[in-house]
Amino acid sequence: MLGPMSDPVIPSQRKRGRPRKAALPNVGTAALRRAGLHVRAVERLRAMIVQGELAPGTALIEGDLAQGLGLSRTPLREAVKLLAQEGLIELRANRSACVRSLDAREILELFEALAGLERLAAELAARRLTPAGLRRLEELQTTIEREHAAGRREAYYAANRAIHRAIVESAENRPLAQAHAALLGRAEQARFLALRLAHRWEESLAEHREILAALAARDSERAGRLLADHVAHTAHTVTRALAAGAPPSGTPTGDAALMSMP
Amino acid sequence: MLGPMSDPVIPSQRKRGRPRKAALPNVGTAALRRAGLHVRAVERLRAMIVQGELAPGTALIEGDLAQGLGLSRTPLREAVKLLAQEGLIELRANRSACVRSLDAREILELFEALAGLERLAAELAARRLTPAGLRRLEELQTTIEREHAAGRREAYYAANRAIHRAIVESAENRPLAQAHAALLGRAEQARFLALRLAHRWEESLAEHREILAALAARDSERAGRLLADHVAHTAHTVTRALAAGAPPSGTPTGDAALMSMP
DNA sequence: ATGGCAGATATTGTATGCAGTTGCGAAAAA
DNA sequence: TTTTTCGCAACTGCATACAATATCTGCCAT
Repeated sequence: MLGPMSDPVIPSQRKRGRPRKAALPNVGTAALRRAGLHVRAVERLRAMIVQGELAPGTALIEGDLAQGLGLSRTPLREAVKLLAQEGLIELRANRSACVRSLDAREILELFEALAGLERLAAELAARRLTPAGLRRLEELQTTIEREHAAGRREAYYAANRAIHRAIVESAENRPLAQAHAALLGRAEQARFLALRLAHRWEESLAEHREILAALAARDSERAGRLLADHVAHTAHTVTRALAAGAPPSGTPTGDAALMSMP
Repeated sequence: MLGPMSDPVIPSQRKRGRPRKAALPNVGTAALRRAGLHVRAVERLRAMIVQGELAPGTALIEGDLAQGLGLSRTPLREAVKLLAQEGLIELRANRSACVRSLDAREILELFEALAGLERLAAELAARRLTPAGLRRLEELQTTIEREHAAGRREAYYAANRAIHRAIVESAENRPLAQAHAALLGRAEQARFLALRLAHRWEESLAEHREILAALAARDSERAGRLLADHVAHTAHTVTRALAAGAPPSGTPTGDAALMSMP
């Protein structure tokens, strides 16, 4: 097993009460270095799932996964349950958990919810955005356009994620931001699946500019509507791309079929 | 410790490989009887926190809690982390987790987000509600009015919860419903704190009737707005009640101070 | 040949043990 | 009496051990 796993850190399990210092030389993103192992596992697994390294339908064998990540089953199980709550993993009682597969219906629902949340966030942000916040959004937009011009796909998507997140943060509402973050993981997974097929870069950039203009003008209603439309467009692109390269997906799609994309 | 714990089920730990059948005679809600222990722990703990049995600020000692619930620390830890993701519990590295305390700001944010989600849900529901679904909502409203007339507070709140949930479910959007459920836990906690002080029963009933009318008329925009306003009213009532019976709560409120209510 | 059953194996669910860290209290110094 | 420091007890975090359950394989009966 352990098929699509790219980085089998520490393949052999440490045996007993032995030095665990410097065990994972270079793991996660940044400051979560000294956070509990289960947090690192969550980050790592989420990245692997979202980026398709663990394809939808893949069974997650606790023992193998734990060994692959260089930790024991205890923190791994905690991570798996957290990701299940986030909707990235499906828990099956007394059976291996597995990466949830995305069918067209779920993707539509996901983006519909996301659009609603971002609309709400934009409306609030239009009222609460500080001049500094607005400047930051404009900087991010500049970054996006620069990366787009340079054709750097990964950086483009990262910046895109960042500006959406920044808008939501500008709403100054923690619970809203958390709900948004929870959905975003799954949406990113869907977007990643469709990523190679459809880009829509130019339209997306233009829409962003309009949204920023509405925010700057404090036009709450318009900012909300524009952002919701923007997300909806993305959803259409993603579902169309998936429909083109995958089974009709009226059925739950069962397994890794969705991954069979050029 | 274990202060406010009311029901120390199975006080003594089972020793080893012994019959665990019929261990917890009547635990949770319903069909989660045969689900993993951590699921039961989540349900149990959530109920205890929401209903104030575990006051905000209370330290959650894993060993004691596990013993109190009749299980070991492993599934308990999983439950605690799940509830932390839900925002009911605050995790402190290498220290006991504790029940998160609610300050006025957070309560406002919470209900603001909730209002936004329910508005979205109502708009979708107005478009998708089936005749059967509408009938069900009307039945729930009848139940609420009956319980109100009978003065049965608990039943009233349960039915109230049910109709809000039902509206959200009528939107036919799973991710949205999940996000809503996650926020609802904390909101219920806040409402419970203020419960004894302010009721607002009549206004609430009238608002419900208007919402149902808008849904029946398929007036998506109006249904959304009414529901959002309804939630906002509840938020005002809750925060006003808390402000009256608790410290100004400009500061994080530190501990169980909020519980000091008549 | 095919269907179903029995043993064997693999994998989850739960409990327990052990090491590291934190906080608290007691004792000593000012 | 007040303050500082050291030591101890408690608790968390992680790993592992053990029990329960599901899956798989091959054999036997039809």
